[in-house]
Amino acid sequence: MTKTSLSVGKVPDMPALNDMDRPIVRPSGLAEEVYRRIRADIISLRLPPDTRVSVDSLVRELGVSQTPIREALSMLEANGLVSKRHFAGYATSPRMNRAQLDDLFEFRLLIEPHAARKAAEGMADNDMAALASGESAPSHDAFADMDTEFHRLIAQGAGNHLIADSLARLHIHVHIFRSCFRSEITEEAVHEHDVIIAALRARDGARAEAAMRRHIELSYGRLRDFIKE
Amino acid sequence: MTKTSLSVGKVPDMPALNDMDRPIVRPSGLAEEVYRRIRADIISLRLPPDTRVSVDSLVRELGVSQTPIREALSMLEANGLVSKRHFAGYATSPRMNRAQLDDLFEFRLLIEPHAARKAAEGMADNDMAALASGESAPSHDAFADMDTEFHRLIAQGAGNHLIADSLARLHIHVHIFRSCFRSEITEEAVHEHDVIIAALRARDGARAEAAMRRHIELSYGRLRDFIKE
DNA sequence: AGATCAAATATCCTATAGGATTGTCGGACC
DNA sequence: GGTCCGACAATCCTATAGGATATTTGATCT
Repeated sequence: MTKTSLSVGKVPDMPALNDMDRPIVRPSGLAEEVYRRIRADIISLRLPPDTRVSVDSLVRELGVSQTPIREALSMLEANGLVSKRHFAGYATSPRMNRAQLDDLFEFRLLIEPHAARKAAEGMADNDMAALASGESAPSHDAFADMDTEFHRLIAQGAGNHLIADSLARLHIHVHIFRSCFRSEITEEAVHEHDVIIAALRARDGARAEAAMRRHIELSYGRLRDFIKE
Repeated sequence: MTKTSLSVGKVPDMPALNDMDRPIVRPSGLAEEVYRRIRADIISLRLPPDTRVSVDSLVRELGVSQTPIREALSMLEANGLVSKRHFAGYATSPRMNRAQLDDLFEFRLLIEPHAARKAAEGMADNDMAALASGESAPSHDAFADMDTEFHRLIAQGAGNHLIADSLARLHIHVHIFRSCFRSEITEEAVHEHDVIIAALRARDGARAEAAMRRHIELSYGRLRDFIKE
């Protein structure tokens, strides 16, 4: 076994074309790398909800020491993706129940329509151009990524870091919930996205806000059916 | 030492006086203890903004190992109270600038009036009774604690964990900002609190929402004056 | 057969030492 | 006086050993 595990990736013969994009190369630590790796595993359901995540197994799997893994798990715990029990190890958070789903969408309804209004009024043109409805999504995962990017761009367009960060955190949980049930309803969502995009392109704040509110309400109705309790 | 495992449970002669208060004794780890200690130091400005916080000094000061301190700092970083730079150590977050203050109060205006409305409609009676306006606050710190508790009770009364957690996180930053300037304006805030309490006691959701919105807007005006830029 | 208790395993938590990297400070040089 | 360079210090990352605790398993008893 060579030390090829978790290669940093800073290849020196990288074509220095767009060095202006990231003028400083900060390795930014192994902890963040591990954090993103574990978070990706949770999002992709490679680590299903309510699954034990031991430090030792991650040490063996990733080939790094305990310290960055513990830091990564602590950050994940602060973001609600894993939970720790004393002397019992970490475990991925259990799947959302009905009450948590209600809370999450109540919260989204408070934030995201307002974000859409502000994005319509002040969003940058290049971000506006990057908006894609997800119509050409070939697979479930591809649509999920596009949906995440869609909402992320709007949240960023609102120009408020707290709004963007909060919504990013929440969308992870929405994504996990949706993946748990292999929800296949994409056609309606694509159409709702298009309505929002049209309002944004027209710089019509009120219409964007209403379209986003309707999209979230309909999305809630689609997801709620998966929970009986 | 001979008896490696001395009868795990069933100790009948344990004084079972107040075992109802804490049926399960979970030490819950040193990391959380350290976390609360450092957070308290940041809130009380014993660690002013933009101050280096090294792991070694905390090891010497608190007398615990590096591991729980690193975990605590990672959690604090996820909550935005400290920031880490690779190979340069941790430091408390710098004081909020104008843009961050604007973002924070825009966010509060989205959440907290709605929380006040829901609290008026569904708040528990004993929580309602615990509301105090802060009129009898003897000192600046005492009023700050009462203010935190006031907003925490209302956020909890909304019955949405995401709302309560988000507002708790934000109020920490408001508290730090206010403490930085030794803001002395308490009389107006006390009166605004009383208006909110009256609406809550009357179970008048619309009035509570309006009163909370006005309180936040006025509070923003008071704090904004401290920043020129 | 089902339940209860004790031993065994796996894991976390702590502590210490050492290597690797970065930021900083002081002095030399133009 | 301003700028560049090297040594120092601080910090992070890794590795290992040992103690403490929760979970699991298996045997015994009713």
